[in-house]
Amino acid sequence: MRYAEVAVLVRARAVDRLFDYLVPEGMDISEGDAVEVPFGAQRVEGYVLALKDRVADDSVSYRSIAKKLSGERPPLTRDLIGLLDFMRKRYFCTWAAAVSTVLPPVIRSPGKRYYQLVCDAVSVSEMDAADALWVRKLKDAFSKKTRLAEATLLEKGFSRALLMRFVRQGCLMLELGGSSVTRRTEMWVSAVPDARTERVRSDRKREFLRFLRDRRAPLRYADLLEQGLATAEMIRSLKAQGLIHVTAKPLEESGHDMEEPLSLTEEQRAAVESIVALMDARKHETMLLQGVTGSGKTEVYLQTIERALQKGLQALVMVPEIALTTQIVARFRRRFGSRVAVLHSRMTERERRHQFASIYEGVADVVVGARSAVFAPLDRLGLLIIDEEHESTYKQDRDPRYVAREIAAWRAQHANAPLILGSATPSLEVMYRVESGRYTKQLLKQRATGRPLPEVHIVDMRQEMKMNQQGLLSRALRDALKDSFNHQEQAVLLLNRRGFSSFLLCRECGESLTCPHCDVTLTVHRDPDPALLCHFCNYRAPLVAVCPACGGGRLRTFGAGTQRLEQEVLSFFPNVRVLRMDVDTTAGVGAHEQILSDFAKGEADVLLGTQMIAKGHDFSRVSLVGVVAADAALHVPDFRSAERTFQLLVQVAGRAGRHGREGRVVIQTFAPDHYAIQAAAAQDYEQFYRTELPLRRRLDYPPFTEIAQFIVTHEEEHKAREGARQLYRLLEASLNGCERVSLLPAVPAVVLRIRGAYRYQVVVKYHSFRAVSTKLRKAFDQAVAACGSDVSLHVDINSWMTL
DNA sequence: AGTACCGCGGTT
DNA sequence: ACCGCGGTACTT
Repeated sequence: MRYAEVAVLVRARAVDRLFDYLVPEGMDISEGDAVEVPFGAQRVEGYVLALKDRVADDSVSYRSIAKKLSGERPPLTRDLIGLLDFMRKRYFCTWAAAVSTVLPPVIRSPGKRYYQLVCDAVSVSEMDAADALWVRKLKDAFSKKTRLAEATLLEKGFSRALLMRFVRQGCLMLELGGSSVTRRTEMWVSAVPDARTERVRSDRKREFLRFLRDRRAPLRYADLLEQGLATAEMIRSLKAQGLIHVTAKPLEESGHDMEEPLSLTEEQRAAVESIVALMDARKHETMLLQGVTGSGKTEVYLQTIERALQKGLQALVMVPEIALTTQIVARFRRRFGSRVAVLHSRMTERERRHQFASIYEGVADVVVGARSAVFAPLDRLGLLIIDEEHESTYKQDRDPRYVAREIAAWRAQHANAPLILGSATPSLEVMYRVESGRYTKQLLKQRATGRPLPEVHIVDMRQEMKMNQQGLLSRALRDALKDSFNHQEQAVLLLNRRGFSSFLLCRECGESLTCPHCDVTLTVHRDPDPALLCHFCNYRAPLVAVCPACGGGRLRTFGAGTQRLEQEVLSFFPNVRVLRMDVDTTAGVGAHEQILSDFAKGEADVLLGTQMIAKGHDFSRVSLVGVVAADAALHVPDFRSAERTFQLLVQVAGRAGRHGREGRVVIQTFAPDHYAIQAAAAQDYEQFYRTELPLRRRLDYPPFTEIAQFIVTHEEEHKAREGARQLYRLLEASLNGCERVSLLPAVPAVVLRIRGAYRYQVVVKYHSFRAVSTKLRKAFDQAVAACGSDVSLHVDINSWMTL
């Protein structure tokens, strides 16, 4: 008798354990397979995590697996099964949550059903008049297409039962979620030799034919359009007339448009070699690749990946944003052709299915993607890369709230592969690990382009205010804009508002009001009563009108929108073309990319928007970057606000003057002396790190501790509050006697109410997860049991506290 | 989570 | 005897 240990996809903590099932005689089940199992009165989807010949308790009567859902290959590879266990222990999630995070729903569900007509002779004995009619209808339906979706056939009056009968009779073939793996192709155009061209009337077409014929060899369709030699319509009609051939060729076969490796600087070569040495030794190591913007980190990735592929190993590359993937993916495709699979959350189902299929089938051995790509089913991993390691997008914002770097590190360790973390401005956690010897580091100090870093100018907004300058744009920034427009160059204006909440800022001295206990900006609340609140410790202060630091009376809430900025730009420069990029203008699918590409094409003079404009895109005609309100980032109620500000400013500065004329950066701030702003202006990571680290140490914040945040949610506020207090007491009891652990009291979460439910939080800071994990888990489980089933509890281990 | 079962009070 | 509920116990 064979038994299978099955993780059942039921997301309830009450059934969060593995269940043993009998494997029926003759059913071909492997570890990692998807199965359907009887579960109580229902049938549910489950995953086989292990197979065994005996069970511990034979007093139970075991039930059998109902059927196997997966195809030839188990969807969960061996390494991913191990990862599920890690995720449960690290993030306190259920088996079901772990499985559904690792395998996205489209991969689990059978997907669209397609039919193909195999044979129209239904056995005579079973065919009656009605059947004969349906068979005729069926032939009719398949007259134009060989493959039809089930929905199409249902529309034509076929029932599912009838279709399935035809399938059983061997008349139809059912195709389940079977996206066939195809190689990426591109179109090539060539002249048909000796074709008669006298009937071609248009001069342009005749000229094009002559051109094609002179070339003899086929030409790329995309090039012809791009160079304006032909239009899509011309090619279509010439093809219809039989005068030209249009053929599809696999991308990498042509060699055309493929990019050769670039020559490396000394530093790049050293980095590549040290990574290759690790791969040769099959040794796991986490390495920080710290390089200024433009230092050519991507080339280092590409060349090390090439070496991994030569060794028959696979590579995984993570990039922070979807907006960034298009550019990076294009570059990877130019090197590795259809060996590249792309994974991110904004793909269509069909695309995603296709990408997964190409990974499972071994067609793709390089995976490029966003956070969720860290679960790519690669079983011969030789290299893992996280680009822009410090980005907050690597933190999952739903349960389980994993950190992609931790998952990647686990996979790298188990695959004996190096993990490369790339950044110009590494997170403090990573740099601290470098310093304590747990990670290694390679530096890229020179820009591969040889261009100087842009000149950064800080504008003191307090002075502007004194001179009675109202509005968002300082004189310095206006002058710089004017200069840029006069030179026919583009400008980018950043109005950072992410994680924004209202706070008080003194327009005279530039101080903002902070919590005396937490070093975090106090947030303005209007209801129930006006007050200043600390979201860390619940400290409460009255909403004051006079600045406690300088006694000035111009204490105002801080914050303005992109619309107002747009109006102001237009009032100073009425003839300038402005593109605005924010949540309002990027609502539609592809709107994001559209705005960026319009701007890149030079269809506007100014691009203004929030954070999203700071990333990635390389605008060659931008010579000026203006940061309108650097303080907005500085005063987010979060101990990482200085770090985020520094990273953001260095990043935007990198956007200016990548080509052409030397770039200029203007940063407007009420805190010109703040170390984050000073260090960013000097593009000096070391200076920032040396100032920030002692501050973190003093307040026992990461990287010296790790933060676990528990959130208790209920529609009634008192129940959420009571639940959080209960959890606090349980944690207090469980952690009793632990050293170097601090438990913060139950307080309202930063966003108190989400979708009608109140949220209260309890935060624990500790030095060693290993030392407290079982104690945290115990209290959490007790709290889950103690609270009613209508109260929900969530935990965020290694919280980044972005909310 | 989702289901079945139990025990209740109500009806025909 | 037969329903319609809410509470509860269980799932291999």
